[in-house]
Amino acid sequence: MPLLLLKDLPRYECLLESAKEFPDLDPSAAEAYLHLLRAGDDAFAVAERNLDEHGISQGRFCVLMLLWRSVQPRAATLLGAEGCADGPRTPAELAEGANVTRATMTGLIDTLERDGFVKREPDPVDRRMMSVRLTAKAESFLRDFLPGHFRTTSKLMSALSESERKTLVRLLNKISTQAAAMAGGPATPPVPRPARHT
Amino acid sequence: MPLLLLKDLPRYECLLESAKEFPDLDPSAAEAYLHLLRAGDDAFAVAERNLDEHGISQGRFCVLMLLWRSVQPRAATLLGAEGCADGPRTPAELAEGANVTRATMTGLIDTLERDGFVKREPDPVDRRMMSVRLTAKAESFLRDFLPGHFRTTSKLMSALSESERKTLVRLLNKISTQAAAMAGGPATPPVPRPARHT
DNA sequence: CAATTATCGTTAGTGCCCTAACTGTCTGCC
DNA sequence: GGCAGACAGTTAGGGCACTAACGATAATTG
Repeated sequence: MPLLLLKDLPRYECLLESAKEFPDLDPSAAEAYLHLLRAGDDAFAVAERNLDEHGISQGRFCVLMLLWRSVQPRAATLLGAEGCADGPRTPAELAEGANVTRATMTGLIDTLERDGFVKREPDPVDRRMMSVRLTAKAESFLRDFLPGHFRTTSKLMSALSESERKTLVRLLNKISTQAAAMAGGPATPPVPRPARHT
Repeated sequence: MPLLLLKDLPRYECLLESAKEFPDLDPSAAEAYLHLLRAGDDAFAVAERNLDEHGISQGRFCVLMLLWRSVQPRAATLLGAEGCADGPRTPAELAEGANVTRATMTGLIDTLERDGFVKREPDPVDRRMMSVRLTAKAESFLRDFLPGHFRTTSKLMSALSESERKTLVRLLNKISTQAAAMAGGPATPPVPRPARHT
């Protein structure tokens, strides 16, 4: 359960009523927003149960998948890395790819190394850097774990037809695009922080 | 940022290729799953920035909204509580409504009380229980904060038309239903009433 | 009534995420 | 060469989520 959320979402009629009190409340927008978070949470919780049973968290799984791209030269491009430099990767690169801070990545690598999934090695050229590599244990773990993980996501999405999946992805992409526009401000001037109202 | 996720999702063609190596991988299912988590995360991040700027987290906001149902007798049913007993609420009820453990709720109430948003009072009847009430500070905070929050979600969903929103909610509900079926055990939920779940 | 059982809230310990600040190393510019 | 700035990784401290266990209280039951 990644994010704390109301157990029972308000019904649509309730949103309509609340909109009388709050003119800024757009009932259908709020409904879509709440259901998006709810469905994402539900889907994630199902997948997370798989992970938990194998003693691995979403964050750790993400790191393993990123490192796996390096191990699998022919799968590297297949899994989506385009500027894929194979070979070991640094904590900073991993943090970038996993969308967390370097400090967080340090903690993740700490526990992964403690549990024998990865290995730190100093970079011989640049002594500031470390190289992180998967161990054989991690590779065999992934080969055992991934099929079940894929079956879980397949079953989860079995409720949707092929065309429904396409529609869903298209709508979700619209939301992500809008979120990116609201978050970073693609046309933000060199000012580091956006000084304008949202 | 609630959950750690790959920054760049694999492209669909990459999933198709990976499916050759992993027969269990259903490309369109994996694509839908990843985009769902991504969009949910993006949408949540936008809303969370609003919250952060007001020094409040999603969890704390959730608690305040639950308590607010009690404060607003006419809004109580409107916001979706059906068996809504008005008046103060106990940590156990709040934990149930927010979908967290009682221990987590203790921590949330701790910080909310420290910051002056809620107040604990011992229940005069049952000395095991506590009553949690919103302070005036919290009520005025919500009245200031909610309009902006609603505008944010409206803007986020402005990328979708009314009919697209309906479609999205319908598809998301299918996923949530399927997730519930997968989470609650393969066979049956043996509890018609939420009495004893252990 | 006394003993068992259940419930409530809390505490202790762990994990993962963040920000801020620090150490060590490399780079660029004089 | 030497030094300011940039960069990599870590550490320290806080917040929020979990589980497991505890003391206090209430409810149930023999």
